[in-house]
Amino acid sequence: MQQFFDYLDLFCPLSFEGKQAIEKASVIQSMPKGTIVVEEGKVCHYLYFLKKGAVRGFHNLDGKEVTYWFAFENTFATSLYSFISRKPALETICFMEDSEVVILHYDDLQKLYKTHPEIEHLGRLLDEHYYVMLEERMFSYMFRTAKERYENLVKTTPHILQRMPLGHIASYLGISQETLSRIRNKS
Amino acid sequence: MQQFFDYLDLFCPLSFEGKQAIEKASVIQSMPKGTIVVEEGKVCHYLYFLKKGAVRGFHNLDGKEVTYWFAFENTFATSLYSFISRKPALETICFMEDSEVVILHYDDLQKLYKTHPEIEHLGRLLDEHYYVMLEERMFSYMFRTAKERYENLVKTTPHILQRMPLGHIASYLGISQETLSRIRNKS
DNA sequence: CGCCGAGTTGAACTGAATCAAGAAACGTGG
DNA sequence: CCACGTTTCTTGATTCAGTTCAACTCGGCG
Repeated sequence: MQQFFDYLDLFCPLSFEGKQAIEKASVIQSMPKGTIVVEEGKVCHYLYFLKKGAVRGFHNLDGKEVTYWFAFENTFATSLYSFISRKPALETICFMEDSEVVILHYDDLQKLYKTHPEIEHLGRLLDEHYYVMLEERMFSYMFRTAKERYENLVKTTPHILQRMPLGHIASYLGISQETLSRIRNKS
Repeated sequence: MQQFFDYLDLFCPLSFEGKQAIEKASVIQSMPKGTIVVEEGKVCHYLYFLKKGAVRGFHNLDGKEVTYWFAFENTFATSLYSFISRKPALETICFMEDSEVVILHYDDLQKLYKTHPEIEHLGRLLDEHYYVMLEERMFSYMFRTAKERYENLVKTTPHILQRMPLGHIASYLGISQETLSRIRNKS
């Protein structure tokens, strides 16, 4: 649990009571490789903090799985879109390695927001953090070529290359596996 | 000012004191057509609520202006990315019609957050609302064709077609003006 | 040893960009 | 109210990046 709080402290240090309240509301759980926690089309009720492991979110497009995002240790791995909006998730979330997570239910989080202003403050900062990351992605998707996005990925998140198969990375970048293979082998 | 509060009330009704505090911190201003309020590469310090008018955010890509988003009456029109993160804005924001806005400075908003938990609550809800909208756009950009995106635009925000030239709409959809012209003339 | 998944490579095809020219709409001043 | 220039939109021809399909290579593993 300390690992989770360390992450939260990066955004805003919580009081002891705040942490206690969060701890009381959450559960630690193991997720074997292959576990599916969120299904496209269903509302996502849980926030998952990834203590260990790797996760992939993908969308089913005409029978093909297109990767929407990846997540690794020390981030949230949930369909934030569905969790926030209470609308059906746009993607399926699947664990790619044996993993460990901290789980928090939507209703419990709302209660925490009501009773602890400092947690609502933290929630706002987290929302903003994830907003900023999403906008950076949106921007790179609109204004950068697939090659530039690949080079950026190599530079900023090289661990993805080690831990995910090329096909998943290609669809994440918005290109076919063949094109990505060509990009990397002859820059 | 009432118009602004009506918008905020959609997210969460504020107390009289809360509204008073916001009113005290904000300014109403006219923006003639052509006014540029945020410049790409500079940090955006203000939140603009659009009472009336229309706005365009665009990014300079190799000398070409590529539209990133549009905004009309009764929404915020700012580089939320820059405002939140304090990083340089990715886009320039330009008024497309004579407009009226409510302006709120970043520092004043932070003060309001500190002194009024209800405003922080509202801020979280607004952040989440804009996150959800951004994710819907990201999703449609990744998984829908330009034609589908155009049809969706016709269905959900037809006023854009009336109030913005085709070239801007095309680059917003991620295609050339010629292609959009062909799409609409022979579906 | 042979199978299987992952990655590479080649060739043909295609959707969209670009380039270029023309038509239509609009606003301004004479 | 018309003539003019500017901006906006359409249409056609060409080109090109990236997809698709298919075959092949490589490394691990029963």
